[in-house]
Amino acid sequence: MSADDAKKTTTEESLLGLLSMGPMSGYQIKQRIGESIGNFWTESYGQIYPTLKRLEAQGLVASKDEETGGERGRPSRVYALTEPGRERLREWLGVPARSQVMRNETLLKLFFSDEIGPEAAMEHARAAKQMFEMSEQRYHAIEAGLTKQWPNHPALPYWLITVRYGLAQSRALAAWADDTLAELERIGPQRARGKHS
Amino acid sequence: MSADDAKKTTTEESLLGLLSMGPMSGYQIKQRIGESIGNFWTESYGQIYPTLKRLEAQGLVASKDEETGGERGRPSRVYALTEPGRERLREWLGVPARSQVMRNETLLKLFFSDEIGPEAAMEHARAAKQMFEMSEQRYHAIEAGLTKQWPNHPALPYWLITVRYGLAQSRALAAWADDTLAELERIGPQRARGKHS
DNA sequence: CTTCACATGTAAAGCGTTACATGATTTG
DNA sequence: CAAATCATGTAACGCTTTACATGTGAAG
Repeated sequence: MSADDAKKTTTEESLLGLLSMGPMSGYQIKQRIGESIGNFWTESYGQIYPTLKRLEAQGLVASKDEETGGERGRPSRVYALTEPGRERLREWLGVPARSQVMRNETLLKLFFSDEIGPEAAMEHARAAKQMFEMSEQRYHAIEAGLTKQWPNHPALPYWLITVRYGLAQSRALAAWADDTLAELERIGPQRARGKHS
Repeated sequence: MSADDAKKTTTEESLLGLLSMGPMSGYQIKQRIGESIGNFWTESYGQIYPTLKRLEAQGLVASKDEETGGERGRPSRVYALTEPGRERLREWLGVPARSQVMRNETLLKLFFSDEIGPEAAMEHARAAKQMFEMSEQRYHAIEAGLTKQWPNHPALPYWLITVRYGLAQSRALAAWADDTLAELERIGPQRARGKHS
């Protein structure tokens, strides 16, 4: 009956992954995402809390009330990976990632920019350039911070691999933005098509 | 009342953009996407047809029945950009693109790969490398094809800008995959953490 | 007469964010 | 006691894909 388990979501697995770093509450998971996989992954509370319940119903995580929820505030429910949960995580980690066609609004605007001409297109390129340069610096800082804070953590190499992806991408695309600016400069003198006000 | 028009979707604008290249039916739009912005944008029929109706209701496009729908098959409804539609497109093109945090499943798996060890992580890196190298070749072919087919089209420079984005990205990430492979090779001898079967 | 290619359209389901509602504890 | 922080949870909404339903004409 359930021969094709073509799963759609990765939220469950991402939470299992986070919990493999140690027991955490839903609130802490959300915070931890920002400090770890936040550069290439997001989850909202609206996803996290229901998913944790679902995972617990499947026996993949186990929870217990924790009164010392950070020394103040409401008591938190701390979730921990169970052995079946770890098994499931490993299983998923062993399967090739699905690729997804992404939507890139900047490229969409640039593609149609003959409609507004090179000056406006250059604004997009400049914004992109600034963003990529800032990203590059940020990734550098993350790389240094991780290396300094967890010099001996066995997972550090894997974390750095993801940081260097961001670094490589930012660098390459900052250079692309430069080239784009130069190219637009070259066609700048000409007028845009169509009627303008 | 409607002081904040914080729109969420870009489907309308993407269709206006496509129609700025010439009148087209919904079916043709879907095909054209694959040949133009398909590397960084997708739209499904389920979006295209209702959106075209919505655009027509707003007077941004105008349609008419076309019996010669490619010489065979059902007659098609061909949509054309109106002047207000072109105005709206230009307006949107002039506004900076919103950035979106993307989800990257490969990086998610690599981030947590200490759980399964370097060998399995290398599989992900190899798959990524192959994908980026194929992308690079594909972008090269697109660049050559566009340049040959539309050597004098005024929008060619803009189209090439988006192709070179893909090229720069693919090249940089293929190199990252190589570095990653080398790094994982280095830590290869060590054993993965935790218990394994 | 079946299949293919062309072509339009809707309904349902899945995924995800945002906004809202609630509660507890500490600090000023 | 007001505000801030910590914390959980749900409901509503919006976007997008997938699956389905339908129709037409040409070619084999």
